[in-house]
Formats: sequence, structure tokens, C-alpha cells
Amino acid sequence: MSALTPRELKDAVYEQLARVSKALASAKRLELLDLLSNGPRTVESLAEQASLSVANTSSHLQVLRAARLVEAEKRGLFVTYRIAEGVEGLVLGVRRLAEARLGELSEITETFLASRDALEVVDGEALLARALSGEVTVLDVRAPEEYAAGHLPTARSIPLAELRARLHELPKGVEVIAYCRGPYCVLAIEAVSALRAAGFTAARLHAGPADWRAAGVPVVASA
Amino acid sequence: MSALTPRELKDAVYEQLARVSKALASAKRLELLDLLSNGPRTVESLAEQASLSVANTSSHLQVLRAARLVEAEKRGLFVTYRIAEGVEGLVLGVRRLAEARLGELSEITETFLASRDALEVVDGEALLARALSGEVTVLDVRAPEEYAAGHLPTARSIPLAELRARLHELPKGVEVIAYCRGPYCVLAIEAVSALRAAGFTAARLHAGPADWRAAGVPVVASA
DNA sequence: GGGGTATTCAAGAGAAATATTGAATACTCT
DNA sequence: AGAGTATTCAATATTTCTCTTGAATACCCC
Repeated sequence: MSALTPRELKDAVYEQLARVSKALASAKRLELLDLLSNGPRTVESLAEQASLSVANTSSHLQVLRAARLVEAEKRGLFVTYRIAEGVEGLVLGVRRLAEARLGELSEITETFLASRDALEVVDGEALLARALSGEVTVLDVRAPEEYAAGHLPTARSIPLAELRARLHELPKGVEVIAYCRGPYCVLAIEAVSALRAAGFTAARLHAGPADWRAAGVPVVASA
Repeated sequence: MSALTPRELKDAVYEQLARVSKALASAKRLELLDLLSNGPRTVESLAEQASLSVANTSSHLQVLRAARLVEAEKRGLFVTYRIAEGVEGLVLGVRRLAEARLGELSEITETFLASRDALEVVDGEALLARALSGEVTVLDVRAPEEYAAGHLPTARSIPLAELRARLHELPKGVEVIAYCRGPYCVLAIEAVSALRAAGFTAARLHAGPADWRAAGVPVVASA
């Protein structure tokens, strides 16, 4: 607590700033944060979705927690983690910068998409208006808890696994826009394939919850 | 280029995103980026200001360049580095999140400031209007090149080292608001001390160029 | 072309991060 | 209280960063 020199101040300050950026400096942790922006989750479910061992997931979550990027709450036998306020926006910033400046990223996604059907990508601006007027059906194919944690206003929830069995719930002849967790989530891609195979006109909405909130789209919580 | 599984896609994508966040994951590199948001600089001048060896600075800059966060241009004998578009905003996001969520940060700066005179901190909103009306003098105490690379509209440039000798240039009886590179730069703090010792009413503007631009304040380039 | 200088490269030592395994903890439910 | 389970901790091997030192490269200027 004695007087700091300017150099010591800067070192100390930037060391603190680096706590945040170091916590983000891992592909796995970025993926975990993306999952968490779809709602709170337990360790085990995060581990499964991110293809990590539970112990490894737990230790990544400890790193995030030490940097205050996530919050943990133990309820009963389970610990649920949630993303801390403002973190979603920063992760989104990383994604946008990477998309803007790293050509490799679009190469990768294009390679992936090229091996599937080309998918029309819809932008969020116009979508809501069309959805409200009934011109399109907006379909959320994520897990029900994720839908409950926040979804687009007019969306209906049919998890991808149930889609084939529940196609009859969708109005025929109306275009379907499917979305899931964001641009790197493949659920909606598969949903579109299934829908087209069943004779629907279908397209995928690129954006996920982090994008909606950043864009100021009203996100509805709970069923 | 053969078909990727969804898992491989995600791994590849998040690995790319992590290129960006890994490049930010170092106290020294964050400091370099902050310096670069005050204008392009050569390796040697960055090394000096960040208290690093030239070779070490160079290799940090290579890391930043590999992630496309800075751009290098060789002109004559010198290589000048400049911050890439959109990067400033991301660094600012890291800073804001750290300030909001890491109590240690404000402890450190308060400890530092407590050992100096308490300084009134001015917020940028009201400042411009007051400056334009001549009610206050806005003083940029950074290096002349930094001033030239972008400064507040009504500011005049007097580098800190010359301040004592050039006090007579400032209108007497008018409050002075001094700024430098941002909240963790100490130049303005010392300028305020010197100004007060000379009988001026003086205060420090916390914000630096990254903040102005994020706030949409018009930043003037060149003299 | 040769001297001088800014920057980068290469090699190596030390420190830190990552993932794995197996054990320990903390809680619920009967 | 005891069985069962979700999570964390501890120890370890592997890899990846960081900084230093000394040499190599690229360019200007005379």
C-alpha cells in the first residue's frame, strides 16, 4: 500500500485487465461461454455439449469464475453456472472481430456449408416484422430449457430431436425460419434439411441470443 | 476439405476465435494496444513506453500481427505499427468489463491516487460544450505526434515535459482540464499537480482516445 | 559498396496453462 | 446414518507462453 510508481501502477492495472482476456483465451472457454449465453447450465450438461470431460469442464469454469465472467450457484446436488453481466457482449466482440479480420473463419464455415445444402441466411432486422404478420413461422430448435431461458418473441419451440415427429404442428405452406444457438451451432442447419425434405420452404437464421440482445431485439424469457 | 463433423467445425471455429482472444491475453500486449490507440508508433518507442526490451516488444507485436490486431508498415528504416480497425473497441470492452467486475482494479487506482492529491474527475459529456464556450481550457499533455494523430476538438497541445516552461500560454483565471492517454496514464495527473502549484484551477479528464471514439466524440486528426 | 541502425529471428531457460486420472467433498434421498 | 451422485481437488505429464541473449536481416546514407 506504499506509494506506487507509475510503472508499478501500469503493471498492476494491465495485469488485472489481462485477467479478463486470459480467461477468454481458450477455445473451450469461449465455447462454454457461448453455451451459457443460451441460459444457465450444470457442469455435466456443459461438459457433454462441449465434448469435454466433467473434470476438465469444471476447471475451465473455475478459471472463468476467478475472472468473474461466470457465476456459480449450488442448488441441491447440482451447481448451475450462468454468464455474468456484460460478458456476452465481449464474447460477441471477439467473434465479430475474428469474422471481420480472420479470413480463415469464413473459409471454415464455407467449407462446412458447402458440404451441405446451401442455406439461405436470413437477417434479423426484417424477420420480426414478417413473423408478427404470420408470413413466416419462426422455429426454435434448441433444448426446451434454452427456449425457456430466452427466445425470439414469436418463436415456437420444437427441439431438433422431436422435429420429424412434430412436423404436423407447423402450418403448411408457410415458410419456416429455424434458429438455434448462433452462427456456429448446427442444429438449425439440420432442421432446415429436415424441413425441406418434408416439403417446407425453410431457411436458417444465423444469429443467436447474444446477437439478438446486442441488437436490442426483445428476448422473451420463460415459456 | 472433406466433410467436417459438427464437432470438428466447432473446434476449428472456436480455435479461430481464440486466436483473437489469445492475442489479447497478456498485460504487455494490452498496454501496447492502448499505446497504439494514441496513434501509430515505431517498435522502439513502444518498447520504451512499455518498459520492454526491443526484441520482446517486437515479438509481442508479431503475436498481435498474426492475429490481425495490428498492421505493420515499413517505411525506410523504421517499422510503424498501427492498431487495426475495431480492435480499440474490443480492448475498451475488456477494460470496461474488468472495471465493472474486478474490484481489485479500482482498489489499485484508488491506492495510487490516494498517495497524490485527490483529483476531480471530469466526464466527457459536459466538457465539450464548456470548452467550446471558452469556459475551460482543454489541454493535451501527450507527445506532439499523439496529439497530431487525434485529439479533442478544442484542445491545445503542451507535452508534459514542456508544461512548466509554457504555463504563460494558458489564459489566467480559466479552469484547465488536462487529459492524456486514458484512465491509466499518469501524465495528466502530474500536469494537474503542476497547474495547481502554479495557481490554476485544474482537473483531469479520465477518458482517452479510445473512449472518445467509442462515445462518438469528434476526434480531430493532424495539427 | 560499406558503415550504421532498426527490427527481426533463433535458441534456450523458466513459468504457466491444459488435460488426464483418481481421490475427496458435499449434498440428497431413503 | 448410509448409499449414491455431482462436483471439485490434487498430482502429473505435456504443451504452450514469456523473456533474455546474441546473431542475422533489411534498409538508409555517405
